[in-house]
Amino acid sequence: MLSLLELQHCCLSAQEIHDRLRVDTGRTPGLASVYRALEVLTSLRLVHRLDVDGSACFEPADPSGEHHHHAICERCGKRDAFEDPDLERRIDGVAARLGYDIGGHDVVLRGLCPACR
Amino acid sequence: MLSLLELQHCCLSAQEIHDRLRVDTGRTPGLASVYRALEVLTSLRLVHRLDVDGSACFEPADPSGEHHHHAICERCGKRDAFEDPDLERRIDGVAARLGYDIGGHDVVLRGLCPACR
DNA sequence: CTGAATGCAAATCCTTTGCAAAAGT
DNA sequence: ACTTTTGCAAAGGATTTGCATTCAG
Repeated sequence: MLSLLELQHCCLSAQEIHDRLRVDTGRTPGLASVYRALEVLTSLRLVHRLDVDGSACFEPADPSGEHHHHAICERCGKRDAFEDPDLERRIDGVAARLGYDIGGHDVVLRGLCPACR
Repeated sequence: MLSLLELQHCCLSAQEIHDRLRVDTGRTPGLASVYRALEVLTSLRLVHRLDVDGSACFEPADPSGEHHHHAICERCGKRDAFEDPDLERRIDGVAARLGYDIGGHDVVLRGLCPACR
């Protein structure tokens, strides 16, 4: 039921997911149901939650371990995804050094997107 | 007035800052004033705001450009800071590649701290 | 005396919960 | 008929805002 919605290009807020559901399917689930589903999916690690600017956005978590990070435009709010293997390696190195048993990590870049700069 | 409170070891939530103010100084400013001050300081880039687990925490931004990132324990909530020059370089590289005019970035590692693992 | 800063309470926004109705088995 | 899922509305927590008051110049 949710996997469908998750195939968006990048992370979406609960509100956005709710809106797209209304458009894409005939049904209009309650916002609460969206949150409930997201909570389950997140705890199953099928969906990744990211806190940004006071609210949360969600995106599917690739089971293969493959993942990306985000660049967010401070002017238009655009969110872009990117990935960088070297960056991942550096993060793994730091994680090992800290003595933490790291389960995951997030990287967020903030600035002006190409269109707004 | 706030710089004093900001010399804590790591990022604090508005609530925590408010509480410490009550303890450290005789005065008890309203929570709203704390938020108002943080908003000003943040827009002046003297304070850096980080959204974590649905709420925000703040820490002084070093004018020298020096900065660190965070490792957060999913069990006890402990927040540790770390820095890594190589990681910074990698991030700068990615930023350049994206075409964004990057103003800043955050890295958050999640997992179990040495004491909880 | 005048304008800025502050406290307090009310208002918002996002998210979670309680509970009765609807759906599935 | 029994269990689970869902919607709606109320509850909560974090943050912001309105407004009268206090402070500082």
